[in-house]
Amino acid sequence: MWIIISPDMTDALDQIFSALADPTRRQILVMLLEDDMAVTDVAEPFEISLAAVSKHLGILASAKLIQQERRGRVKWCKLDTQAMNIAWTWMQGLGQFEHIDLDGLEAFLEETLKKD
Amino acid sequence: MWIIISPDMTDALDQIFSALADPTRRQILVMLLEDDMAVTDVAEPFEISLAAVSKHLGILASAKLIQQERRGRVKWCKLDTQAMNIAWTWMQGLGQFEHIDLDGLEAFLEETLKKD
DNA sequence: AGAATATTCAACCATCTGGTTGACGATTAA
DNA sequence: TTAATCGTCAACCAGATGGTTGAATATTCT
Repeated sequence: MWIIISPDMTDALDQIFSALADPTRRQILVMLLEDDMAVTDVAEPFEISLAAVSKHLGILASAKLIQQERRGRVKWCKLDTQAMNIAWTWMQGLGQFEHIDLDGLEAFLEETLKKD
Repeated sequence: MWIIISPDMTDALDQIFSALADPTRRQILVMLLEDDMAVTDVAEPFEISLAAVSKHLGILASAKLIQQERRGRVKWCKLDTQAMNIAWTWMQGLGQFEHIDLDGLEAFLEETLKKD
């Protein structure tokens, strides 16, 4: 699969990373890994209002992290991997990652968990 | 492929992704790819104040995307790959629709972290 | 047609963010 | 010792963000 990266990805990366910066939105993405969902179903496990979840979905869609398609009165949400690939590609340029660094991850978690 | 979804990681991912969401901070990271730099030198190509750059560096350091070390009156900044690895790993899990062994990973981490 | 369901819109609010400036402490150089 | 350099701190400001509520718009069900 080819990923076309324009010379100026700044705006896209702004949107993608700030979309990913919110834990509710990250959780939504994980939920959508399982299956496509309607807005109401996405909102179900959260304790915030439906309107708030609708806004989150709008932000994810505008960052192209999800796609939304209306069928009847239901709006279906599904993952869109394009934006994730753009961000991932950018990050690869910074770190030359070739594999998942579990040692690094462990060290990070250890340090983070100490702070409790 | 593993994806990491642990309550302990939420704060870390919040910090990492919101640090990456700002174009100035992303540019700083790219600059540090070349070489370690002093705060003043990091600030040089930007048109914002030194104090603003200093704040950006603080945010990057608190997200563990950079390390800062003071030598004399100069504070040296260098990339830290730990946080980048965390974010990259999390994203990789979302970009690919493969089996997710969450329980296995948590068990692995728990066991590994106990060993000290 | 009338009622229920799915989702968004609009207005509003508190808090966070990225920026500024000026003063300040610490370190090095003259 | 005095002056210059490096960086942070504190107070402040405008605009963005994430949340709320109530009304509005479509669509489907009875």
